[in-house]
Amino acid sequence: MTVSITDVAEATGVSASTVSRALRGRPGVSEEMRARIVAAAADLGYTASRSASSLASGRTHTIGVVVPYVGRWFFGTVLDAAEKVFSAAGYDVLLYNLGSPEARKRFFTKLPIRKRVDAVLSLLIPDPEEAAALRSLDVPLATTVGGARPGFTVVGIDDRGGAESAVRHLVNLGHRRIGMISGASEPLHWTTPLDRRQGYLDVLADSGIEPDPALEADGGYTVEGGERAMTELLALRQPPTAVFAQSDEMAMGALRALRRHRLRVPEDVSVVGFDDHELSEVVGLTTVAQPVAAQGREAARLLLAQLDEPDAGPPRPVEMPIRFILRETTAPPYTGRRR
Amino acid sequence: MTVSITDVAEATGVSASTVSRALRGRPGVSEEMRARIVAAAADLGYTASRSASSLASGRTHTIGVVVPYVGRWFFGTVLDAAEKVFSAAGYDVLLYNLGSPEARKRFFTKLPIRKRVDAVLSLLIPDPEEAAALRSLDVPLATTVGGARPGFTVVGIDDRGGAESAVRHLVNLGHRRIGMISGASEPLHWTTPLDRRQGYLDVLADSGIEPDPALEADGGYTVEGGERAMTELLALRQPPTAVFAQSDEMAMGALRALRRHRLRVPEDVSVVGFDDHELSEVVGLTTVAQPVAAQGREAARLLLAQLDEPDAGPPRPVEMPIRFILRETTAPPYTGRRR
DNA sequence: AATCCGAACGCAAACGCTTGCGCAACCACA
DNA sequence: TGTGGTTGCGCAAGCGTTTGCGTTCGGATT
Repeated sequence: MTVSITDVAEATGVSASTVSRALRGRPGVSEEMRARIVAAAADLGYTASRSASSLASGRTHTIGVVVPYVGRWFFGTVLDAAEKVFSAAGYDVLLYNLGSPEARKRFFTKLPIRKRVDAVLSLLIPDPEEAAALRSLDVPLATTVGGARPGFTVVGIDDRGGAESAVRHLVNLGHRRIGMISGASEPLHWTTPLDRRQGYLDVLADSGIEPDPALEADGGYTVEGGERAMTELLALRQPPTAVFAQSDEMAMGALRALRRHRLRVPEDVSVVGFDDHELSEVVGLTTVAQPVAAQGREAARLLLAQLDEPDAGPPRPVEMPIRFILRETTAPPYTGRRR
Repeated sequence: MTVSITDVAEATGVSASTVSRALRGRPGVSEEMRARIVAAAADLGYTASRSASSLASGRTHTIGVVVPYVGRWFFGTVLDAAEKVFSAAGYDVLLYNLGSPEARKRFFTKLPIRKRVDAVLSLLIPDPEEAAALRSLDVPLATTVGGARPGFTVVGIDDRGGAESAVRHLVNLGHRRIGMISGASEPLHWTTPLDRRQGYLDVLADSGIEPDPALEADGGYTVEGGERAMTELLALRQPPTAVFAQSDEMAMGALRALRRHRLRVPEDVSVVGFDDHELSEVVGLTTVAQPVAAQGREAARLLLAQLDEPDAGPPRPVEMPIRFILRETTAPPYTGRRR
């Protein structure tokens, strides 16, 4: 058997209660005794059993993080940053990867997280029913993705404004026929695609450009989807001279499609993305950057703050800064060839 | 208060023991009674407290996964795949992101994982001391990265062979002056860089090419590092006509450096990577693919197998297939210009 | 009709910690 | 010397499960 609290109690000649208090820095233990206990614990290689301690105290010192796809850059980056904050504060992280509908359903019906976590960071938007399930856990909740639900602390960005700056850039370059590669809101319940689309429409309206539904293609927020969407747009009788992709991944897919069609970027077609993916700089993609890791950190911090001050009330939404990054995939429209 | 096992016991008019047995499918409960209990549990929305159950049973139904950088594509992908296997089997995943030395040290000294997990999947190579700490947990251990330690089930690939196929491809195209962008083994204790380097040297030897130390540059397995390394190589009096990057990320950095130098790929310089990063297809990078997700899945499966059959002994190392993928960044050397 | 047996269930003791409360011992002050 | 207030520690009752063992009971066996 491994060493338990009574072992170090006996080794020090005190009671288990005193050991518990000493090791967790609670008052009621003399400094001298504390030192002896700490030494004995280190000596024996004692670590408190989390199961036992959380059973007794009700606190788990664990944060649940639920993610749609850990493998995707955005979520991986947020998770990375958040985990660092949590573990630095002494919290463990329980990860739930809910990509598939089955996994998701399993999670929300069984709710394996119940009584296992002190707080939850959700990187997916729960539907109303799922949100209720999470709230029933009765722990602080936070999210970093658009489409907040009541009860969630939200850290996000101005998606609409970001989209506006991207599209306005294209307009300023002289483009009038501007396509958009977007993604559906529905399966994920997020509002990001809607907000970014709104930004796109805003700028068109401002600029007196009639929006053309044919110029909107669904890229599903993946590289392949972006490639398909761009291919569709290129098949139009009047293809766009510039494209705003709602994510860098889709933008990269678009770049690939353009290469396949032997079209030059930005000479023949301009492309602007959104997110500032880690590889966007590599391909020289013009985009609007959002501080992904910072959002994860901030959300984690807010969660911890709520744990420290349970009655301080939920923090107000935080909006992180974004910024437009000009790189090499945008230029004025090529007027010499197409009409 | 939330509903506990005694609540459903009372609701059904039986003892807590029977509820426990019924819900976990243990024998000693009539089918009729089991059905009633299950119904009552579902009705009340009962979920067993993991803390209590693992305290009582000693099994945690939790797997610890330790990762150097969750945000990086390789690790994120392995984690993603492994988590799916674990959660499908009813296990939770405790994530430890040990990128920084402090986090790493904190983890291995405090070993917060002790008594909290039934098994550990390590995506980083522990040094001998750390490996001993993990073994002291007395649970099955597995890893998917080169540089195995005794006691670990390992799932990996033939790094040396993979590197050989990449470099041989360059040789076959006619290249004689072949650079390599590698990474240090030391901070991470992994053998991947060493193995891939050996493959590189093997082919050079086979082909009667004298290896030139000046042609090896350190890219630290990051995009920026790859860019720096390529820049170094280009500064040589006699730059290479082709480059083997030990990872796709470094290869992409190299591509970026080449673009900056207004050199065309593959006309002026050929580049081949390793890993088949999700975006490699987008940039048309020739590379050698390894089944990253599959390795995560396989490692997870082996771990679960060991939990089911504790005395079956540790599984033998598994080597997953790799394959060379020809895309658009390699071509015969351009003989017309440089000498 | 006496016996045996297995199935179905309850009892109660863990599991390893936390924490409210009680109780000495000690200090300072009057 | 007595009173009141700290300080430092032990007692013991939980926390919500699991599980070995004991009990009950209906039915099969002689």
